[in-house]
Amino acid sequence: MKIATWNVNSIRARLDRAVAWLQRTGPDVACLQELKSSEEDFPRAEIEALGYRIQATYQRTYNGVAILSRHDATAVVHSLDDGVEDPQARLVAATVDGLRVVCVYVPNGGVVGSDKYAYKLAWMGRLRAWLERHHRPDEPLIVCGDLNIAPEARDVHDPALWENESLFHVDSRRALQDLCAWGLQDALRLVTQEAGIYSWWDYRMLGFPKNRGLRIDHVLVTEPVARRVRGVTVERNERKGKQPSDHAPVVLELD
DNA sequence: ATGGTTGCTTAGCAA
Repeated sequence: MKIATWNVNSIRARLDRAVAWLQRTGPDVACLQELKSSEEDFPRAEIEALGYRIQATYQRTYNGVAILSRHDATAVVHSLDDGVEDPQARLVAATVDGLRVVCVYVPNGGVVGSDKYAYKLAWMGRLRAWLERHHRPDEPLIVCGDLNIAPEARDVHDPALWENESLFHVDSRRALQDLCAWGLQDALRLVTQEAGIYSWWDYRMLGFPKNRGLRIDHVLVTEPVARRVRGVTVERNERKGKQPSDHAPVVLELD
């Protein structure tokens, strides 16, 4: 079973590449972030034609996340469900083939110390509280998506340059550690200890050609899923060519 | 530190 996550940076701008990617990689479940599309403008027919069902939460211009699945998705939820007034579409969850899949787009955080940064840290806390309310770490569950946090120095091309940025700041990293402390493991680290594996490269400053990347897209798994992990791949080649997203897909293979 | 690129929406914001 293949479960993939990819920040597409606009589903309409990326439709041709997304269709080719779905056909080539063929995930059973694909979690997409940054759809940047209203429900009316979402290319539903093109994706359904490939054999995928679509569960999504939409927002015009910003955010938006989807779970595409070859099989039925049940118990679909579209928000953190905590009474906080929050119009940002950043979470969709569904159960597919007995696996609870939580697709998230964690806030970027802007500048450390800003209102956006406070929102990012609060959102991470809300996500952990949501897991505590609705799930247990002994369930087969994965949280995947654009977490907008690099866990460790080996996940950042130049850690000193990034330690004061929201993607690698100590408080972001602590928030990710707190989330994982609920009972989630970084699937990639179950299969490799290699440094320099990145999933995002800034469009600016020749970020990709110079390999100035960060690993901020993750698949986090509970113990019952960890036991089934066969492999985790970052599809770096998807960052190449014409009109790429600034993120590469991450693909989890389960027994 | 600055400047650099892409996408959405229409000059400026978000990433």
